[in-house]
Formats: sequence, C-alpha cells, structure tokens
Amino acid sequence: MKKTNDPRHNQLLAALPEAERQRWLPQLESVELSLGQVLHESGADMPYVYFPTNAIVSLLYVLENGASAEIAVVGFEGVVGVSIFMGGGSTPSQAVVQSAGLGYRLRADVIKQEFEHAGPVMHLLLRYTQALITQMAQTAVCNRHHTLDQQLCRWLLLSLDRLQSHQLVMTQELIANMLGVRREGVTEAALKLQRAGLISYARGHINVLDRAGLEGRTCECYEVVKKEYDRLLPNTIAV
Amino acid sequence: MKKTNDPRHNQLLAALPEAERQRWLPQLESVELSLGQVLHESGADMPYVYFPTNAIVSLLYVLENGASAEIAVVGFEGVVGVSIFMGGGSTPSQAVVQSAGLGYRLRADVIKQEFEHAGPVMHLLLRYTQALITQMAQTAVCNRHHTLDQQLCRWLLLSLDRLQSHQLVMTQELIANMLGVRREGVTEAALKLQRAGLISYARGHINVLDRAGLEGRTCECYEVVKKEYDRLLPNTIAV
DNA sequence: CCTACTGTGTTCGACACCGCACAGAGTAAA
DNA sequence: TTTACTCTGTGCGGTGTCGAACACAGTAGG
Repeated sequence: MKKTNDPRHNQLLAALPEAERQRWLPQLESVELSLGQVLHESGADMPYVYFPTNAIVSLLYVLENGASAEIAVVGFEGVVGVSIFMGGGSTPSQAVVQSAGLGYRLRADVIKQEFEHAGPVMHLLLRYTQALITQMAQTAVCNRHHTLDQQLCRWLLLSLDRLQSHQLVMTQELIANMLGVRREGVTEAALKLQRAGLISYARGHINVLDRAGLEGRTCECYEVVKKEYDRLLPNTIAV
Repeated sequence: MKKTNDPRHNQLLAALPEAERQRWLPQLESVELSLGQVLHESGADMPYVYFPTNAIVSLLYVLENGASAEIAVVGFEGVVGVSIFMGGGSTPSQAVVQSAGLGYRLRADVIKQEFEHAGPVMHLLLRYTQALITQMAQTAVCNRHHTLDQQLCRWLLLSLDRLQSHQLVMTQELIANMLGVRREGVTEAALKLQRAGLISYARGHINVLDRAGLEGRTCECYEVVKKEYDRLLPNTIAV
C-alpha cells in the first residue's frame, strides 16, 4: 500500500508563491522516509533539506554517554535542515525519522540559492525557523518544570497534529528515547492514560480515543508552541 | 565609576564591514542596562535590538505559575532581539538584564532594513542566530540529563566568558531563577564548589578561583556550545 | 543605636524519576 | 511446534530535587 506523494502536502511548499513553486518542482525529489532513518548526523555536512509530507522527523540530541533527548519535531508543516540556509551547514543535533512516511528533498545548494534572493522564500523559511526556535525553547522549559505525564501528552499531541490521524505506530521504548526518560516511566504514564480511557495501545500501536482529554492533561507548552506556529505561518493550515 | 562604552566591544558590531559600521554608528544609541531591567516582555513587540558590550542579558521563559527558566544568555558576543529580523516581531520569551552594564541599541526598523540587503550583515546575524539555537537546544538536553551541580558550573562559565572577569555580582536566588531550580539547591551546589576551593563568595559576590576546576566539573554542554559559537562566528574573538 | 531586610546555611519529609531485575504476553522465524 | 525475540508490566532500593520552615550573619536605614 503505497500512498502517492504531493508537494502540496508540505505546508511550506504549499505556501510558496506560484513562480517559486514552478521553479522548484523539477528539483524536488520525492523520497520515502523509513523509521529510524537518519537524515543527518550531528556535526556532519547536510547535502539536502527535507520537506516531510506525511512523515515525522525528530531533531534529536545524543549525549556522549548515549542518553538522548528530542529538541524539536518536524512534520508536514516544516523543513529539516534549517542550518543550511542559516549559514552553519551543520548542527550538533541529529535528524531521525520518527514516523515513516513520504517527503521531498532539495539539494542544499539549490535552497541556499533560493534563500539568497531575499524574497518571500527567505521570509517564509525564517519565520518557520523562528517557530522552530520557540519549540526548542519550550522543550527546554518543559524538561525543567513539567512531569513525565504532562510531557507524554504533549508529545502525543505534537505527533497527532503532524500525522492528522488517531493512530500512532510507536513503541514506548522509542517514545522514551525521544523524551529522554526511561522506558518504564513511559509505561507507567501510558497506563494512566489508558486507564483514564484517553488512549489504548498494544505492541507499538497507539490509538488516541480522547484528544481533548490529552489536551486537558498536558502542560501549557503544547498550546504555546501551537499558537506560535499559527501566528508565524498563518498562510499554512493550522498545525 | 562609569566605564566608557565602545561599539567595538560588541563582537557583532566589531565584525561589521567598515561601510556598514560607518552607516550604523549614528543610529547606535549607547544605553545603560541595569540589573533586572526587562528589554522585552514575552509576546510583546520589540522596538529595539540590543547589543550588549559588558552587560549580560538572559533570555528567560516564565511559566503561567511563575516558575522560570533561562533558555539562552547573550553578552558582548551577540544581540538581543533576533525575532525582529527573523520576521516574527515577538517571541514568547523575556529578555532580562542578568548582569548590569552597557550596550547599544538600534531601532527595529533600522536593523530590519539592513538585514534585507541580504549581504554580509544578514549572514552574520543568521550565523549568530544559529549559534543561539544551539545554545537553546543544549539547554533543553542539559535540563533533562545533567545535575544541578554540573549546570551551576556551566552557568558560571557562560557568565565568566561574557564578563571576561573572575568576579560575578549575583545572588544565589537570582541564579536559581535562571536555572529554574530552588535557591536552596544552588546554595548546596555552591557550597560544594566553595569547599573544593573552586569559588569563594559572600552576599552576592562570587569569586572564581579555579576556572579549570569548574570546566572539569561541568557537563559536555558547555564545551559544545562554546565550540559552536567559535565555529559559526570565527571573525569574532573566541567567547 | 536598634530595627528591618537581604543573603546564606540547614533540616525534614515528600515525590518523581532512575537503574536494575525479572515476569509474561504477543509475534516471528525455524 | 518450538524457539527466539519484542513489547509491556511490575517491584525494589537509590538519588536528586522539591516545598516548607527556620536559624543566623551581614547590611542598610531610621
């Protein structure tokens, strides 16, 4: 069962002015993003930017001792590889496919050149980058002050928004890696949600039964980030 | 005892091409930044960008319940108000003067216009912004995985770098707010450092006796951020 | 001088999360 | 069917931080 890919399913690509879209189309390469695939390594040069359409990519930071934490998540609303046009080329974080799916990629030199025109493309990308910054900042605060229960809800909601579905294919182990906590902690938090009737799950398949319930249990971080995306990228569908 | 201010003491201003510096000079307004002064509020429009020379500014996030956490720190190596040229105008974080001193400010519309030329100024500001992103990401990971002891060392080192001095004027209460922890926790961590002979302090004055010792006790986060600043802003003196 | 306040040190129980070990149920492969 | 493996659940002691309460010393102001 292969779904068809369409550039318009990525909101940044969809928000491009017509002229730019026409120019980009022949350069956009449709790609399958498989679970666990690493789009770029920490500190390595990035040959492409990726525009997910129905995949989800985590910006993950891996410490020397192997511990990790997700600092932001990118789905159909955004692009992976902002450091290419920001000028640094690489970043100390890693981009890993968290939910398999499709996307498009564009060669680094192409996006750089488009960016340099200093037109609507640049401003769109910069506004997106600012939204990404907000997400990172919020992650930092959330890690400091909120409980695992709240963070799990936030994480589920962020994933839901990017999948536009009520089904997640995702083991507790994987979620634990993203949140930077123990797997057992996720088990306990997930049990609470299941007992409350908000989700049901089994062996890597999570079903969200009561989205509003999750929103009620999460911390303010979820809404702050969501609103900031809406504010900065109003031409795109609300994430 | 008033120190004189000089735009060259801010490394971004110092790194400007001569033509730009000449153009900016008449627009730069020297300002005194006093402890606790709020340069911009969360979500509010920002009329100026600030270039600290010997002051330190914290980008602080305040939660609904009043708890707070620092997400990044800006000193003479950078600029406060990146969201102005990023296009968002505001951000959900607050900028607070953490160490009193001097700086310069520039009207938002002026820096925006300079940015739009898409020349070296833009690229300098974007590379700086990427370094700032790295700092935020690292803060998120550090909050998750490292102990208060390590984080205190990191924080002291970051402040030292920006003050270029061995004396900090800073109460434990204030540090606790920045790190997003209890004051008592900072007291205990600071005691350990004092007993180990790395610092000495009394009533808001901290003296760093053994900088290398602090570096030995901090987590990898400090060095990662420092190296990224050096990499992205090589024309400026190492921070 | 006395008083009020600020900054620091200490203690105590509570709790969230950790690390580890292991059990059991579902799935996949031989 | 047997075997191996994956995913989830549970129990245990340990630790880092929290929240609150209080003691005490240095500083500033009347």
